[in-house]
Parts: sequence; C-alpha cells; structure tokens
Amino acid sequence: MPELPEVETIKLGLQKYLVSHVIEDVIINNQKIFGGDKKDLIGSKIKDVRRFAKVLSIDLSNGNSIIIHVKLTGQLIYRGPNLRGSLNLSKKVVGGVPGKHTHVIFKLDRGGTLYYNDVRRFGWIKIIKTSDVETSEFIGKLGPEPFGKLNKSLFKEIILKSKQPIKIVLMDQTKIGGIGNIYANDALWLSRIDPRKRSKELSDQEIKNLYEAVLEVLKEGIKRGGASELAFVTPDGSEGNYQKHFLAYGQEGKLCPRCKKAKFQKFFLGGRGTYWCPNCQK
DNA sequence: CTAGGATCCTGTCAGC
DNA sequence: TGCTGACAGGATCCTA
Repeated sequence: MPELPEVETIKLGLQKYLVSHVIEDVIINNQKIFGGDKKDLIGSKIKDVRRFAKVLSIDLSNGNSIIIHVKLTGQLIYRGPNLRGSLNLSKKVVGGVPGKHTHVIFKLDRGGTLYYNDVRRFGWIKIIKTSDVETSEFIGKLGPEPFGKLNKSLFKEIILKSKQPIKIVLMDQTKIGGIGNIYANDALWLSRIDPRKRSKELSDQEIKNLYEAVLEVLKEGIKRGGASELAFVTPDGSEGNYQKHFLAYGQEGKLCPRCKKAKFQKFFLGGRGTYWCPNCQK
C-alpha cells in the first residue's frame, strides 16, 4: 500500500506542515519502533522532508535526520497551526490520535503535533546524521527509482539481468525503488504482460511498454493522492482516491474493461496477491 | 545463486 | 449475534 505514490503524498503533506516547526519533545510509547536518542531531536528546527523510494527523511537544522518507513500500516498525522481549516480524520486512523496505536508523538512549537500511528507495528523510525542518510542501511541498498535515476536503458538492463518472474523484479527494492504490489499489478495489466513471465524473456517492445506503464500508474497514483484501500492516510488525516481507479489490483472476478473477454483472476506469486487478465496479459 | 515459506502484528470481513 | 479463520501488503530471514 504505501508505495512510491503514497509516500510521495505523505512527503508533500509533511513538507507543507512541518517545515519551520521546532521539535520541543518526543514521547515514545513503543521503544521497538524508535531507534535513537530523542535528545538528538529536541530543540531542532525541521528544514526539509525527503523521500527515498518508500522511505521518508525529515531533516533537521542540527544535522540529524529522522528516517521513517511506514511499511503497511504506519500513519503520520499532523495536527496544528499549519493546517488552517477543518480537521479531517479518516476512520482508517484506528483508535484516533492519540490512541491505542499511537507509538510516537513529536511535540512541536506553536501547538503542533506529529503522531505516528501503526496498527501492525511493522514500521520503524530511526535517527541518523543527515550526511549518512543516502548510504544508510536501508536507503543505501535501494535501486534507482522512477522519476529519479531510473531511465529507459537502465530499466532494460535491470529487466534483462534477472530470470525471476517480472512482477518479483518490479517489486524488488534493491533492483528498482518504490514499486509495491498495487502498482506492479496495475503496470503489468496496462502493458499486457503476464506477471509470471520471466524478466529476461521480455521483448524490447514489452520492456518499453512496461517502463511507460510503470511511470503512468505511479503518476496517476500521485495525482490521486495515493491508494487508501487499507490503512493509508495523508498527513492531514484524509484519504487518497487511487483505490477507486485500480486497473487490475483487487479486480478479481470483474470483467476486464479492455478486452471484455475474460474476468480478472487472482493467484499468489511470491506470497503476494496477483491479479491479471488471462486473455490480454501474455 | 534462487525459490519458497515463515515471520513480524492486528483489524476486518466472509462464512457459518 | 458471535465465533473462527483467511487475508491484507513491505521487508527480512531461514531453509532446501
């Protein structure tokens, strides 16, 4: 769920709300999620928020950064003066803020607060030096990402290097950064490729089509503010709407809108729900 | 090296 | 109405 478009949506929201706030205190309700010493944050001003594939970096004026991976159900919700207007709070914020799933609370100046909620507690938050962010344990291993260093020829090189099923390759963060299950399913449908097809067996035309499809579905996801079909919410507490525009993901049993000859089927590939049209994806 | 499965967790929903 | 079990997607780790 939180894939590149969702995390990009979070980043844009946090940039809007957090920048120029000073962190006054940090309340940690769950030590397992939080790595580092909160003293390294207190008194510092938030300078910028960056995204690396599905990971966020909140950069501070004292040279430290807070890196956050929300995994499946992590939510970052801001309350405070920069919201200016009515408060949204999606019912997907189970328990509310603060609530039983609030694990970290960043107390900001001028009455601002950033809550980290995470029902399944798979996500993590770490404090590292800003200068180390790009080479850090997780971020350092990420492959090039769409809209970043990934380009058509690099994409082709990556695709032709692996004999794994193409869907597995798309979702491998060390090969390409940012694509998860939803957008992998949709990009493969859009480019008419069977998710099981071995990566290196794709033709030049298929690689080109897939590259364009990946950019297209991610762009659509960003435009629609991400997919909120499970737990994703934006930092103001509202929902995205890409879930209303899924191409293949979750469409099991529905007639394929393109060929109108077959219904979408679901199977498991690499342990993940995989949706495809058996008629038009070859 | 790769393929496959278990693991981390809990809310939600289908089915009985 | 209430219970049970399957399922959700990100990433890592372990085994064969």
